[in-house]
Amino acid sequence: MKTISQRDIAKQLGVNVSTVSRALRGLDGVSPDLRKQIEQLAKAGGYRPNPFAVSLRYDTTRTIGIVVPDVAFNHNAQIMKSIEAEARNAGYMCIITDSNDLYENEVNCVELLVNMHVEGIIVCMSQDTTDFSHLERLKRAHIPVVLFDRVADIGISSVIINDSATAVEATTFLIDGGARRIAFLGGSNQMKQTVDRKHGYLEALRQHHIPIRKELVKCHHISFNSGLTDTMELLDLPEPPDAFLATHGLLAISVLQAITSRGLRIPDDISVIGYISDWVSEMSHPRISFVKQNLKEIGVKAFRLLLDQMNGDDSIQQVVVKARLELRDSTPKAKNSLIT
Amino acid sequence: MKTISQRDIAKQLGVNVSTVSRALRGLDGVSPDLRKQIEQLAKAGGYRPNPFAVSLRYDTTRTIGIVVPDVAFNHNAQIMKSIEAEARNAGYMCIITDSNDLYENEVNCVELLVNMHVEGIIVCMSQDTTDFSHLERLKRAHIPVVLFDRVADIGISSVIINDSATAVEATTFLIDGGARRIAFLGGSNQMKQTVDRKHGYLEALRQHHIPIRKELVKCHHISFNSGLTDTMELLDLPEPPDAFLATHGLLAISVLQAITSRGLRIPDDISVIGYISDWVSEMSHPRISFVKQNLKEIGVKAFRLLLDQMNGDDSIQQVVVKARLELRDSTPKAKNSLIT
DNA sequence: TTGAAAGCGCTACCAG
DNA sequence: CTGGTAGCGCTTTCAA
Repeated sequence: MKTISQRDIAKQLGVNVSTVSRALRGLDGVSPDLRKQIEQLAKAGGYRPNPFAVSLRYDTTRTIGIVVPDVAFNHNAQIMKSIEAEARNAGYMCIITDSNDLYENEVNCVELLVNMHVEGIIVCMSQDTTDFSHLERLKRAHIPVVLFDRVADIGISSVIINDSATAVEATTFLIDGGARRIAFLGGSNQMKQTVDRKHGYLEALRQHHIPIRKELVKCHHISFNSGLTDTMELLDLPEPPDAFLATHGLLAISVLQAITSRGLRIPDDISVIGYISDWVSEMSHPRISFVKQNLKEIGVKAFRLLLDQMNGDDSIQQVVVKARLELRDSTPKAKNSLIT
Repeated sequence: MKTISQRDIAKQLGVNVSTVSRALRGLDGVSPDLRKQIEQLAKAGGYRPNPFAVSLRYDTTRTIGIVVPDVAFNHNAQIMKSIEAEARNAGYMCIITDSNDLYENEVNCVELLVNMHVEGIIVCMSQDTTDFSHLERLKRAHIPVVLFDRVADIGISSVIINDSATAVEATTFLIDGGARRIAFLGGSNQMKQTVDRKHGYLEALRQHHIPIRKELVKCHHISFNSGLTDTMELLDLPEPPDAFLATHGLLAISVLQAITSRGLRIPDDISVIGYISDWVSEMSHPRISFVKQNLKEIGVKAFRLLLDQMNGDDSIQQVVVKARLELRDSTPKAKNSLIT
């Protein structure tokens, strides 16, 4: 891993390192002739500036950190891919860390990234994160942070979708399709995302004068199994749901499987709408009608917000990437829906 | 982002930095009393060793790089997740780069990682990579490298599955199920993985004295669309296939869709087996019988190989993680199969 | 146009 | 047990 240094070049030419430094960075104060020679030697020797020396000088690493609950979850992976592309394009590398959707790990990930002196951190919090002190500490240390998807009102810039509005749209669509007992499956009520989407769901019910039935709302820990048991319980009700709105991919899939395993037909017996990635929808069977999120844009926006902060902008911004209902096969065909 | 340094502590205590350095690293040569004070100040001031200073000193970054064709592809994402977990456990952070399955990007990714002075790189090559000089350069520079999935005989350690054997197993199973016109969909013939799997496929045919029909073998660029058109073409043959073996997730899914779109039934009319992740199989409909790979183990083994190299072991190893056929719903139920 | 020297934060080595 | 000093590779400032 030997790599040639400025000093090596300087020595070979019998000049001073500072001259080499200037030449290599195209600064003034080097005779064209010398510059040529230096550049030539640099190329020949495969010179690469030592990033640590540079970082040490400037305390700048051209590196950002990403914390996500699950790297392998398609939704996150797509956003990561987008962040990485955008970051690389801007000359930054990405360090990824996977919190396994656990608060403790998340804190650890943030800590490690800080120790690495990343210039900024993009975080999707764990579902059980209710203590934000690790993020507030970053803020206090003036380390740029951006949250996405799962956010909190702690004065940190973030990127989300129009959670409430999409829930209204989805729920309304189900109602228009004839559903009257719409179940809502979300994550913990501690998560703003869950609350917002539930808010939209309830709002739509109210607008249509449909009584709210508490037993149709299940907001628990997000996991495939919890989704399965919740759905089973719902199907066992004396008046089981005629539609489901699931706010997470795992939940949506579990709903699908539970319903199918009961021999019920989708959408004939029960409709389903989920907050899932296009890819998951495409793969599901029947293909789940879903709230389509522009994951690429979420990633791009997240990085841009971070970049702004890294460039000194300390305003707190909340970017809302508009999502909209995308119909597939888990909902009845729209007759006169406003959605086109 | 101000962080306290050893010098700050030294100054406050009126001692020398070298003493602080020793104390903070638990080395001998510091009075218990002084040590206490130093540790206390360090904690109070939130002291963090500056990784660049350390790196500059040791040329060690506690960082590895990962290059994959597509971060969002579940197979890769699961392996990355596993690598990241293993790496973090060993005190390393991971920088990810996504080559978009393009050779040019791949070269660029490797270059950037080298410039970052990562201590090692784990690579899954792009499908169009036929020039390995960028990797050979790493080898020459003694930068540890490990390949996975897509490998080449260039004297670099790697982790693969038993490609040929699994293809034999899958093909044999199809034959036992009554299939006689088995189509093979792979990537480019430049990829060893494709060649090996095709080898297994052909071997199984030979063993059962089934004539090899060249028109049933499609080895092209891997993409959803190419899989779709290839499958359509195959279905249009005078004697269309009665089974498909697809060596990549995108191809397997496209095969499924193409067949279904023609109104043919799986597995009644046509059987399908794919090299896909368990998760993709679970999501597909009908659930595709697949060659089940232990992705977690692939990641773990890849990192371990890298770690060995980083620790000075310069032997070239090829780890084969055994995969095996896992039956789902895209193949006829086994009657007297040896597979249990 | 070029050189010398200081310094970024840390560690290693040798003195005292 | 503690201090001083040199040096990792690079940039910057000042002097020549």
